[in-house]
Amino acid sequence: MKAKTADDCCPPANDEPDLRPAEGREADEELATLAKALGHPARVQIVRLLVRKTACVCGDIVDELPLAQSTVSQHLKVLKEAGLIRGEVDGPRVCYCIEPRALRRLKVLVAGV
Amino acid sequence: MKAKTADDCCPPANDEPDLRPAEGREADEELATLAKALGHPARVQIVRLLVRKTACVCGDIVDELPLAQSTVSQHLKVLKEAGLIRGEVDGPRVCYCIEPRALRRLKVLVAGV
DNA sequence: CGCCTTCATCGTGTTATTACGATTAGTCGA
DNA sequence: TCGACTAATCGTAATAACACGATGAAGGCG
Repeated sequence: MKAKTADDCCPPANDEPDLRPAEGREADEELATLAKALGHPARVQIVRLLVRKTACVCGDIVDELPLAQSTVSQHLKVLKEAGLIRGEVDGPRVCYCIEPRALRRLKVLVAGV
Repeated sequence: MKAKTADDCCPPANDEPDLRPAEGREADEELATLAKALGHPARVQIVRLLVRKTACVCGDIVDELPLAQSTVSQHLKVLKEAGLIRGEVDGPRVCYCIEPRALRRLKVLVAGV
């Protein structure tokens, strides 16, 4: 069995520029989706946590938040569905990390408002 | 009676730097609040509209959106409560414009994630 | 094999969001 | 003063968000 490392789940900093437009109806919906995902303090905290640790943290995210495990799991799901984070199964635990592309996209969209 | 102009309601581009911290629990909540306000396509559209028109647009925002007047009014309220826009009564109509300070704050917070 | 750990999912209750039409409260012009 | 116009608010309904405990699935260890 191969040992899993951060590289197994954290994308290696894709530097390709994003060609999608920064405005228009589609950009509006994209921005709304991403902003909505960030629209809760717990999720902001989670994203920050995952950004800080350049390697990906696992479910000890739960220990960092004053919320029940199931609630944290739900927030992680919201972030994942918005494309902001990714979760990779690693044995009995799950390794989460940010999706740098999506975060960058969010920054571009917000900056472009 | 003095004639109202854009300057009556649109703040004149306050350039003072924002001294509040860009992270921490308070920043998280602030970011969450602002992001949540932007977390709907209609509100993204409204904000963009108000940014485009450097002068402030009035309730013809309603004409730009495929929504009922009452619904738009509600979205405006959400944005106002988040501090992102301001509304000044000008005769029988209301003049809305962005709060540049808040928008700048949002950009700083997002960029700082 | 059983057991423990880790995490997702389910079920539930509460509250918030979204949308609409109808109503109300101003302001202006005739 | 009387309408016309603008925009907020109310009432209502449907859906979504949030949080929790309980349950379930999947992997590793003794």
